[in-house]
Amino acid sequence: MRAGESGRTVASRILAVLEAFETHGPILSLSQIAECSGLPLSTTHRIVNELQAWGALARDAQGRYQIGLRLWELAQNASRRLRDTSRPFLQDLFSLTGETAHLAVREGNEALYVDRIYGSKRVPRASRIGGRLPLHATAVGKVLLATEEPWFREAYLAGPLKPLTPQTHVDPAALAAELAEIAERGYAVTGEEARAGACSIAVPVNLGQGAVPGTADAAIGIVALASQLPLLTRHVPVLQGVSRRIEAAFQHRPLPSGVR
Amino acid sequence: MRAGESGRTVASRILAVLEAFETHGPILSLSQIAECSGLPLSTTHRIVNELQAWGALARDAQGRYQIGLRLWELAQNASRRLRDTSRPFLQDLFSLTGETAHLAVREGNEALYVDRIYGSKRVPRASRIGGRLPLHATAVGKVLLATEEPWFREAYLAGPLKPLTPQTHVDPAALAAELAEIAERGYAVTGEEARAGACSIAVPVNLGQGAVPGTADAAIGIVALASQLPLLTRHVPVLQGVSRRIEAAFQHRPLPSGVR
DNA sequence: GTCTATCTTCCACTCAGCGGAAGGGGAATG
DNA sequence: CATTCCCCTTCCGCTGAGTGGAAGATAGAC
Repeated sequence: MRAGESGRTVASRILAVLEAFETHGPILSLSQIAECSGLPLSTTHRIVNELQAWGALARDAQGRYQIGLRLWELAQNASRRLRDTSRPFLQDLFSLTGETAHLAVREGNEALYVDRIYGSKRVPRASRIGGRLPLHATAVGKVLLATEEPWFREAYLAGPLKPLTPQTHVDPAALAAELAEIAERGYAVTGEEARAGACSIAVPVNLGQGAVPGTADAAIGIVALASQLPLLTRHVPVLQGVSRRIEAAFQHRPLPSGVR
Repeated sequence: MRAGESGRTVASRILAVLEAFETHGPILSLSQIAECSGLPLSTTHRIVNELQAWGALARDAQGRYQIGLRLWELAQNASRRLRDTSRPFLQDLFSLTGETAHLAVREGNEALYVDRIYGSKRVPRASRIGGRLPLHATAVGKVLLATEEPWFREAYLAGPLKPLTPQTHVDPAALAAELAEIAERGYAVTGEEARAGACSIAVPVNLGQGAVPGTADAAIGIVALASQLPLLTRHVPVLQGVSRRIEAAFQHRPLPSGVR
């Protein structure tokens, strides 16, 4: 090994290459990948070629790279059970409410959207499959936060609370009170806090997989135009019914054991 | 390096670890990963720990590993544009026909399902998001094959044609005639060829991204109970209409340029 | 309490990986 | 058409990251 970048593992270099597609867009040239990942051109070249040969990356006719379908296919294994189980019920939620429906889990301090049902109706897109938004700015995030352990909640509220819009709630004391209220009544509502023009309502889903009973493993919600905000709470019974359906289906679905 | 496995790159070892989750199930112990990937335990341990730290793998409370959400999120970049563009129209297809709707692309000799819309209605699951099935056994696959270049089609038909069910068509001459017919009339129908109890109909989607004009980049289809087979062709107008909508939407959607 | 299986850590050894430099190829420009 | 520029590809002397067997730790089964 040269002394230039000593101490950096091959694995960390490979992951830095993949990370370049996280932070710098879905299609990159070799030079762009090298620049983003902080690797010399020839090192990048070697790594990228090996990833492409396997199918983790794909090269287009112009010589640019993107994430390969084999990696996409492999990665579908992540939370597949949750997505497969809940999809039909999210479909029902979408049909019954006429609004975009989504499913999110907590990943660190963010809500990660693992599924989303939407149609042709134009709504401002606040969520995106495989997208993340801060917990405090989203209805699903607030629900996940409200049902977390107190020490986590307090640590979260003690950290920086970025506003995504002028309407985002960022006062820690006010948020703490709001979360207590959410925990009591069992749902959260947001109005133009994640994105201008959109409002959302969400309820928790307890899958029984969390280490601590009572914390929600997931949350489901719907998103509508901001003008619908006064009417959102009428959807609570449907949301809670769908949540219970997902919980029941998840318990009854056998956990994959490992070897097929 | 020890002489034991000389010649094997670190990248190939990392990819072998990921491959273990492709071939041996979604949840594996450290020993299982070592066994599946053909790596010594301590080598596997080091690689797995580094993948876990980054988020490519996740370890559960029992010490078993699965694909991590960060990798899942990153991998959503693969064909995101196609999925995002077509999703609302697949939703319409689902609503209009009442049947499971899916979208597939060709990956080698298989149809890879990149999206699928389904509800609570029980249908035998012939397709799975991130799943693959041989081209000759599926309606979407037959459509993709029918619009491919002759040399590819001939090479495919010269290879092994595995039956998935007793109804799978495997005679190369009969298949060639069938594919010519599909190319002419613009849709394919299968009856219990991919899975017992299920039938399917599909049409091509031309996204204009293939290197060769006229080959379909993708196909959409619906799946129904086998008893619906005589009625499937009534859905052709809707399928073709939805296909045209997807094509139009895809052309008008700007291609991501790389750097955000 | 004992046994078994799995996971974690250590470390002497070595070759896979490194990255700068040079050359090739393609596109843009004049 | 020639030149220039930018990006990609290939090469290779050097070296430290990676190796994997062995020993110890941990947890579960009996």
